[in-house]
Amino acid sequence: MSSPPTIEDVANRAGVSVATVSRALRDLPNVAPATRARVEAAAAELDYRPDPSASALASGRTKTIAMAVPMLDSWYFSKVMAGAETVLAAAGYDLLVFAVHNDDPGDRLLHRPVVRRADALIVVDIDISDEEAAELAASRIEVVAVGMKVPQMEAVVVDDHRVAFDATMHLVSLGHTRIALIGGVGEGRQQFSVPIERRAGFVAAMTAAGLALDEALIVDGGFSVAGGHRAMADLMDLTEPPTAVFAMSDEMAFGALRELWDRDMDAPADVSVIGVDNHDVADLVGLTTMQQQVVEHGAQAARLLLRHLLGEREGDDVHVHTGLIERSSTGPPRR
Amino acid sequence: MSSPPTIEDVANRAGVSVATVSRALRDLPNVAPATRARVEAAAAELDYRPDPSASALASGRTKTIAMAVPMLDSWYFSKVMAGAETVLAAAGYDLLVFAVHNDDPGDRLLHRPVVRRADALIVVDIDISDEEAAELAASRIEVVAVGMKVPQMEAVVVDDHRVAFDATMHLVSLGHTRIALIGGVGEGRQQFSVPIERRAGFVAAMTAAGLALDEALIVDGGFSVAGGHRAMADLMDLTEPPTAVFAMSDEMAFGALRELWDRDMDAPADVSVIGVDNHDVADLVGLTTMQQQVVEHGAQAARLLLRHLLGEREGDDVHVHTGLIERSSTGPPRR
DNA sequence: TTGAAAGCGGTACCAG
DNA sequence: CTGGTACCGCTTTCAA
Repeated sequence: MSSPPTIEDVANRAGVSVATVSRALRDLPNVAPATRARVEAAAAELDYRPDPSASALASGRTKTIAMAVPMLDSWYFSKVMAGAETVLAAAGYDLLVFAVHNDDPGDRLLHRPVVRRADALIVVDIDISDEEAAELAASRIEVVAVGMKVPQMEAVVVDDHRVAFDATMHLVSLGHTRIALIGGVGEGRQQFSVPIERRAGFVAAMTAAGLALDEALIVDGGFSVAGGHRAMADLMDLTEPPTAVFAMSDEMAFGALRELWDRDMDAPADVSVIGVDNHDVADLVGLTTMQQQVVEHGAQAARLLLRHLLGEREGDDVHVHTGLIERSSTGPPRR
Repeated sequence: MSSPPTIEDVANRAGVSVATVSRALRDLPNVAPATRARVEAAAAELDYRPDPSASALASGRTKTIAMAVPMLDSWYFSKVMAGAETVLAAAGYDLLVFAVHNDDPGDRLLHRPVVRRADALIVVDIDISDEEAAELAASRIEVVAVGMKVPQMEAVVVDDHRVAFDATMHLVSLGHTRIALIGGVGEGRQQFSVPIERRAGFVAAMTAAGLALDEALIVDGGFSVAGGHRAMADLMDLTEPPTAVFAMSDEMAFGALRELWDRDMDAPADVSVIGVDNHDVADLVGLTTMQQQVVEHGAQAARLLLRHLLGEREGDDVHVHTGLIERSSTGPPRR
């Protein structure tokens, strides 16, 4: 139960100074091969590992990345986290995660101790004001965004407009003309650009197809299964229900399917349903969807960040791709 | 772009020593109310926040908790993480998450820098050898386990034997006699106690019901949707397929349901299916399941840990409960 | 109640 | 190529 060995213990054992140990163990140049070997041997014998706090204090770098998400227990965010963690761990960085719930204007990210513990920050679908963006840009913290564009901040971006356009066009190409949109608005500090862009893409597709836009067919599903369920119920209660539905997320699409089943209806026989994400369960329920390589979102963000940390600021966003996966929930309208 | 204010800046501004600032800001006793107010004002004006690395180095406490899971992007683990994060954040602790993949025997948790950054560790379904458990117990790191029992380590435990017993008994009570088990073994360093206990519970229930145990009806589903799918296919290919299936997880149950649908069969008309977890999608597909309050698993672990960190070592495991949620995937056997 | 000062365990600059 | 040493910013005795 003796306290862990310090750099000084290693220095004594190897018969060199702490400065040399520090250099040798970090693979810095200007260390004689023989010396390096001796130091490494001593460190190994003592089972020495540097204290991260001491090293952080002295160097100003923590080798830690913080990640802010609206919530930890959602399919999308856990995938993004996993993607980032894999890349970061390989590079020797640890991942600190935290949820940003409210939109208390006094709650700046930079004020959180957790951010101070990190060299960089990945923000995922968090609403960031222009002032806060400027604050972050001026800080020592590197920041990368996932899923939204923030001024002066590099990002892993999805072309949400196009995703929605393509999804809607898929329904159009099957012959649908009465197409509904189940969308949503983010909650709390969640970012609004995703629903806004997707709605715009939907509208653009309808317009391009020369179809009428019926506001009654645009409903809110809150980006949850339950919300999609309710939204679909409202749609089916209309005098003239839609023959196809584009849900902005697979979760909402699941809810929509559920409502159909509750009514002893089926997709695509009664209504076609398409979602976005390619959620793990989409395959199970046969949901047609716009696939997103969600794990890659996180991995790319991490790579971008590591590049920044190495001083390579190229200022290029990473664009991730999507594609249609046709399953059994979409088909031509009846008759 | 000036560097952030230090404790000394605050001390100067308040006209006191850094020692006093340190005490005042941490609400330690022996600080005159007037002094404390002055210090707080100065700190607020300067927008001062202590450097976590410095404070960690000086105090030996990091106010950070590490959490080890087999993987980050799985439904169960993200729920546990979320539960823990909520509790920890409220207590001023940050959460470091990392995935433990392989079972390289040289890969001790204690050797990871990430663990050194933390005051405590939550391990979830990780296989820990007795030696490693002893190492951890002797270290300065507090450890709490979730989902498995490790010698000398407090834990949030599920009575897996009983979960399986109850699930199986549900099928028995519906009149089934030919009941299959879709189980699995953990991968890599994942812990084996869950499948072992659940299998034992299944066997106990079958025995208690006076039913024959057919080894051909015990198959591996690898705790994944795909594995459950395959496992169910094997079962249905038997000369005498089961009339009911207990899957050790909802994911595997989803796969089983999928296989039934692929064969144009249905639950419970052709085969009853019950799972474990109450996965978010279980409701959607009407899966009967043994509910687990997964978020609570994480929250309880965090509370246990916080109690330890406050020096209250009571040595009592937390037992979390489960319960049957009957949906439409189980029913009496046909005829 | 307050202050002075000795660390905590590294890093990095400057000499040699 | 190596060593000495001044910090990094905060905590924590010990005295006053």
